Amino acid sequence: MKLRSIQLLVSEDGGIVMGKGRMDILASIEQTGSINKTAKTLKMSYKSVWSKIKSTEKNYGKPVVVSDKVKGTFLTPAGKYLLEAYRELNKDCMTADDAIFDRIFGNTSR
Amino acid sequence: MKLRSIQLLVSEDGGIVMGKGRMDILASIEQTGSINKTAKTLKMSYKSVWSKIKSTEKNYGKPVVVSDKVKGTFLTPAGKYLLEAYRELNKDCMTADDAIFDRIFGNTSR
DNA sequence: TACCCTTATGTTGAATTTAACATAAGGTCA
DNA sequence: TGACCTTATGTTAAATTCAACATAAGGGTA
Repeated sequence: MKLRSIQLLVSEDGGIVMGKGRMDILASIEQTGSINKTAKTLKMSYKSVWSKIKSTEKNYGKPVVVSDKVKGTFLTPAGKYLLEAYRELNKDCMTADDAIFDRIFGNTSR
Repeated sequence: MKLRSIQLLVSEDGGIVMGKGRMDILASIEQTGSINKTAKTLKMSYKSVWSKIKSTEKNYGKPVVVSDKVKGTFLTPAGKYLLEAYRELNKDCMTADDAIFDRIFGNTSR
């Protein structure tokens, strides 16, 4: 038995702002500068990647990417901040939760 | 923006053993001594409650309830342990994760 | 010009999950 | 006996999520 811990940043009405999947998307956009390449890298359709970004922007209240048909897509300062902040949140929560799990369920095997 | 943190106990192959919903089910069975009353209390169908219990038992590897058509349904020692252990895990993870969220996202409003 | 890159959406279909309905069987109680 | 409680499953329908397909438009490049 193991722990699966999930952290979602949500708006007041519950709309998802960030989760692990969207973190991967923003991280890939930061690296590739393209929604298209991101979709291929993550083996998702262009549309699903695009839709998740739009959903994040709607729930966050401001754009996280800026797009250009020629240059591609890049993170806005708000997008970079959100990515970095969530990365830290996710990492710290995983560490904390894993420690709690080990304490309570005494993980001898592994 | 707020944090939604989810903790799932899963088996090695990913089958859910415990989550918040199943915690509520086991807690209600402990109080009511009945799957039927639990279903009504939680506004779920009898079958969905029963199915989740069976799923938990399959993934956990041992029964968490013992049923009698007359007396009703009660938690086994393993079931009580699982409920108590998850309660503590859930509570501690929520506390820890909320603190991490507040530190990173500086929750001034609330 | 023709092909390929990019973003941007609509639409439709498929798959998966969830809920509802139906039925059966054992036992209690009036 | 009949109505009602309980557990226990199968089946079917609905709902919701996710993937696929189609199309459009701007621009670069050979």
